[in-house]
Amino acid sequence: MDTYKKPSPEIETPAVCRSCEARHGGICSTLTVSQLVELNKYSARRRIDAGNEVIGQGENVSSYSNILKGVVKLSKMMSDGRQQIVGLQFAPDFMGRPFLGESTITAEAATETEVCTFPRSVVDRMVAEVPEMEHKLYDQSLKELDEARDWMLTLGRKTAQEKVASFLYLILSHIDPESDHRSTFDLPLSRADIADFLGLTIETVSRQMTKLRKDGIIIIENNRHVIVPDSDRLREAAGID
Amino acid sequence: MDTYKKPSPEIETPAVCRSCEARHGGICSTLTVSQLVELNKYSARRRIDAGNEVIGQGENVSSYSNILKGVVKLSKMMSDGRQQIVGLQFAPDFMGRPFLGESTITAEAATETEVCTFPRSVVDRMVAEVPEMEHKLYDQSLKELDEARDWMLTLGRKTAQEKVASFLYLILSHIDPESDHRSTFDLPLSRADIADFLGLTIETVSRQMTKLRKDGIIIIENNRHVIVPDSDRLREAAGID
DNA sequence: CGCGTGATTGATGTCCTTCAAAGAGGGTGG
DNA sequence: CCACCCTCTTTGAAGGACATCAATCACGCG
Repeated sequence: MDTYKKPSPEIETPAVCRSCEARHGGICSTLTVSQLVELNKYSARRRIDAGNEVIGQGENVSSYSNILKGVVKLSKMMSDGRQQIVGLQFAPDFMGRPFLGESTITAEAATETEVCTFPRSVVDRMVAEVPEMEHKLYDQSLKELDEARDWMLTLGRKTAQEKVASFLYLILSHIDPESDHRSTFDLPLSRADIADFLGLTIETVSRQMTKLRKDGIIIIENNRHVIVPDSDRLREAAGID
Repeated sequence: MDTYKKPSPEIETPAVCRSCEARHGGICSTLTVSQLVELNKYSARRRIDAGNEVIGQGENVSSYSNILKGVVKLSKMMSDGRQQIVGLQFAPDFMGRPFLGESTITAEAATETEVCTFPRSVVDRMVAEVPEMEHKLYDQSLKELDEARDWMLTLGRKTAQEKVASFLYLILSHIDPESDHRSTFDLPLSRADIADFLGLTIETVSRQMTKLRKDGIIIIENNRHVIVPDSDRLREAAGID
């Protein structure tokens, strides 16, 4: 982590960026060291408690963020209160467009979350300078589009049982990518959130969870902690393939 | 078609592009005349009958297309036959990524459709040369992401009545943008397609259509032709705002 | 301990599906 | 030109999956 070799000039990677996931897979991976230093001047780290909106009320509304830790839920609400979660963002995802667009989406921390925020203007300038950065953003939006469309199939055509299994499988594959073995994780969402994500009610989610438990597909501890003995069985229950 | 005037140098806008929607709002609007000429060398126009896949079977699978006319439906299918339409594309939308990605989406002409296809390699090269082109593509993917998420709310939280009204409103706003007045249009989708788009059955779609008709919100002629006397009432029925 | 929030479980209701049949064009061939 | 058929759509009756309403449980905290 501290390979100090200093190619030639006096600039080096900002300390906060060194262990940052975004510096690797994320947006910042497209930047040179000097660009990273520049961006870092204007960036700020923030911690967001579960249930709070990501858009800092004191902060400038027009800002972008990288998720460093935690899970953020993107949701849409109808005027009568009906709500639908339309996406989950994990580290090191980039968030930014959702806020300002015509499409009214709210971003809220599902778990305790840490983000790195930048003023919109600085990032916009860098995007103009660094084509790879826009490419990376484009790439993420395509990934999100794929995920959204996958979820449309889940929402429109799957049974409650398959929906809940699909959700568990989604979390599983984000927590523990490529797991053919026994896995264990904490759910980042409450039952109410899961219901809003799946287009169901809390009660139905609960019932389907206990059914999956009784079928031996999952083991539940403390309401939030889940063990998946065999991810293939979960996949099957989710109607995938 | 053969207006040979030659401004000053020897290049000019290809004839086929002149009246093309994509040259204006679409992807090609970012290109210079010479780039357009270059791209046009490798492009081909194709007519696709309703119900046929957009990916030409004889054509190279890895190709991009602009929609010139008609409506294309993007859909996903489960192994047991359940199907969900995850998006509709209208002229002058660009299509290209859907095919090759990991996410298995099939693109099929909903109506008689005309497309302008390009080999993937040529477009990829141009995207690398022209940052505005990538910007345009990025922009479209963000637009599609918004639409997908809007639809997730529809799929997850709206009633059958609201779903059907939402679909009609979607078509209305694509056919006749900004219409506060009486509008009339042909549905680009069959009842079966509408059902697959809304996550419903054919019968339910039919029932809700007749209900909307009996409530005076729409007038139906010949199963496909729809008249909307008051788009605000339709909006309301769709649960929008 | 009592309270509050979130989750589970049960009883009942309802919206949408499923199954079934009939109606409405549209094209073909006699 | 009309009979026939094919596909798409509509309409009806019955059933089921999920929602709603309501009570209980489980855990954490003052």
